[in-house]
Amino acid sequence: MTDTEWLRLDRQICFSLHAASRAFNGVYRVILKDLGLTYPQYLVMLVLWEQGDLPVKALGEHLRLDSGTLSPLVKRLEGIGLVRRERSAQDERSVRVRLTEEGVALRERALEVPRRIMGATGFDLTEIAELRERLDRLTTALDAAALAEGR
Amino acid sequence: MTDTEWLRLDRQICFSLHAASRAFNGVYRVILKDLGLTYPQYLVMLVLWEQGDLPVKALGEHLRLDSGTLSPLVKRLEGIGLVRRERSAQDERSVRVRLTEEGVALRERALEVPRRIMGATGFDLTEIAELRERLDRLTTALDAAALAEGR
DNA sequence: ACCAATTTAGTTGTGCACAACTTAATTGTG
DNA sequence: CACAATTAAGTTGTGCACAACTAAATTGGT
Repeated sequence: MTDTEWLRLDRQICFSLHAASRAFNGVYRVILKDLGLTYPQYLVMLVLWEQGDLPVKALGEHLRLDSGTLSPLVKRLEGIGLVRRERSAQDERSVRVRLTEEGVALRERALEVPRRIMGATGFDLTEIAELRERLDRLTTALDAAALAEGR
Repeated sequence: MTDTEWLRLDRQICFSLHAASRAFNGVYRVILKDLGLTYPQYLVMLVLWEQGDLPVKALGEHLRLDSGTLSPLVKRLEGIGLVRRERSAQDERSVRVRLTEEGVALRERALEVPRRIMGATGFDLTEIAELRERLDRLTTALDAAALAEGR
């Protein structure tokens, strides 16, 4: 394989992944507009609906996001009335993110989202599972490599 | 499948894709730091190395990015001396992005990037090709769906 | 030839990701 | 106990993505 071919291959891979990520984001953007949520905000709400109230720290561990991303995002969710932030009494450093009535209620309207997404992908459950398995394997390898490369 | 299970599945898929995208970005960030490029800037350079000088419009078509993203990005590339922007004489609306000497020279140093990325993924060429095929299929389906959903 | 529609870049504003930093509270060790 | 190290959250600054818009040049229809 020539150098030129390697670069072409890299362009193809980069582009495919970049484009897929943005396309996914685009479909969620359209579908989530009804709920008034962005894609990352929806991710946070999914975790809260599933896990219940959590400190910002725990939320970050579930989503692999740091406070630099989460702090303003959670403030926006508070701004639209879906959550409240409450500083812990036991540990004054910690801030618990609590779903409001509206936040809990929004879950009902979110129930249709997964089915619409599945329809949009045109993939069946098996293909989704395979893709997910491959992506997770990729992520694990990449995270390890980023560490090894000395992030 | 219950509603709860659907939401959990959606969280898993969203998370996998989101995480993979960010992990990929992270590895490229580390590897591209030596070249002084961000991941999207590297994508632009890859296209220019492959296709030669292009108007901003054509660049956007190759990368599916609009001028809102490309204009400032190309200006930054110009700022670090890798490209020059030249307004076309035939069509004064169009701006051609031209590689400078330094821009051309950087290609030599970029040749090692693809191999390092391949190493980081731990995937072989076949797996990469399969993943790419699947991602492209996904992107096509998602773009069509975003249109249908009325983007 | 004229003018409305289109096209190409660019600008503005919002939100996310992340690095680097700050602040305040807690923990651990001598 | 005292104080250095750690931890949680937040802030600041840079860059990207995208929607909505503007400005200027070109095209096309009449």
